[in-house]
Amino acid sequence: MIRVVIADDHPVVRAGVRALLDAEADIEVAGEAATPDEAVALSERLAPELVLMDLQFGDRAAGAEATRRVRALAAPPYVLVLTNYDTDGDILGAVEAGASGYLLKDAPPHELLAGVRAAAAGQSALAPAIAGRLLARMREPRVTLSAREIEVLHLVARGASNADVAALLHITDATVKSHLAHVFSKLGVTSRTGAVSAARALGILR
Amino acid sequence: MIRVVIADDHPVVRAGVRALLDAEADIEVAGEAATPDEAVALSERLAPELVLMDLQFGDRAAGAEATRRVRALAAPPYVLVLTNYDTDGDILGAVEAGASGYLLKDAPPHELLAGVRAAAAGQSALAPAIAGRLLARMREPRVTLSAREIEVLHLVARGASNADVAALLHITDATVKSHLAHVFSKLGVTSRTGAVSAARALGILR
DNA sequence: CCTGCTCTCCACCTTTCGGATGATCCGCCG
DNA sequence: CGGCGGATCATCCGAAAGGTGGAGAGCAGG
Repeated sequence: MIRVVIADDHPVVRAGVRALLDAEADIEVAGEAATPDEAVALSERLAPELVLMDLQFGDRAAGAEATRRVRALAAPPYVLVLTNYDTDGDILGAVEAGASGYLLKDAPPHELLAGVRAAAAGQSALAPAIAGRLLARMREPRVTLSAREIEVLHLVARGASNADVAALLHITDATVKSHLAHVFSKLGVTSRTGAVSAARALGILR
Repeated sequence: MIRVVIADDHPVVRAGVRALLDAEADIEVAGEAATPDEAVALSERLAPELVLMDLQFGDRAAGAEATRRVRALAAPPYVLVLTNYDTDGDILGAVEAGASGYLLKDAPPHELLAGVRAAAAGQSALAPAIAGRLLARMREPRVTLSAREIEVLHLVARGASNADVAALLHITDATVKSHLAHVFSKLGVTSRTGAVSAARALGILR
């Protein structure tokens, strides 16, 4: 029997996952969490084999952090990320946080069930759509921005000037310009708005 | 007995809504549609009282168009929009397309059920969060950009420089700056990236 | 009619940004 | 260890963007 905790802020989604899992003889839904904190608490108390974790809670991406905390428990359950969309960066973030797999909510039920069983067995469970995307990434000369560069770009996308960014990050504007120059070079653009647009298209920003 | 068709591309969401509705004595799920076309076809064939319609299918917002087509049927069922997020513009688009209400997927189940019953009775069903947002819109002196201003802003959002925009629209860059200056003033920002960000938040751009 | 409003267009001046170059410090890896 | 990449900063300069002001066209309303 695979005991599962569902962590998602959407009641509708929780009900859906529960309905799908309850229909299986070898899977039992041990509990539901509507917030990241609840997810961690439930995981500790119920000690399930697996946590199905959404990445977006409310409008924030707190799922990765919750995944990290769940995996840091004394008896860490496997974590299977179940989310709406695949903004490239999120996938890596989730895997880095200790997720065993990454499924999309628009996946057919049999994929979801296969993913749950694979993850509970300690195997990796990547949705075909995700796996394909990761491969496509590997193949192409990948555009990788450093954490700091993305941080700067995020603020720029919100409309911050170089001086604003410098103040917020406690660095000089010269450094901000340096970071942006690198970003421009990597993305093949020449302006901040162009960089934001390109980053959005690549899934680096949302 | 309220007969309902569920239109959503996520199997998990369909299962969730079905589970919630099946538990009610006075509501029956007549069918499920995974695509906009399917939703229209099912609505015509099954003639339900109500269609629960998602706005996003795949990565496109085809729900509004589907709503329009459903409402154009010979015996048009009411349409209740059930979506993830509330990008201001979408709400108006959906209502304009003939939706009777607008619910969020993170709404508690009782709100969903109340919405279904209200919509099936021909009443308006707006989630409190949505209603509040609409009211806030009414109250505030609404930000309206002229067609030309939006045109300029669109190009800017794609990363175009003032000179690029000027060339594309066959005007001088001085004029582009003037349009942007008006946009800045209306949106209360001081930079082009800020304007793009603000416009996106207001649903003017996507 | 003509006042007032919006939209569109433009010129001039100031500030900011982007591009180039170079430098220091640090951690990682072969 | 020596090299490499990331993060930090500096300076200089030309090119863009932003701020201010104004002019003409079209239209609603008194």
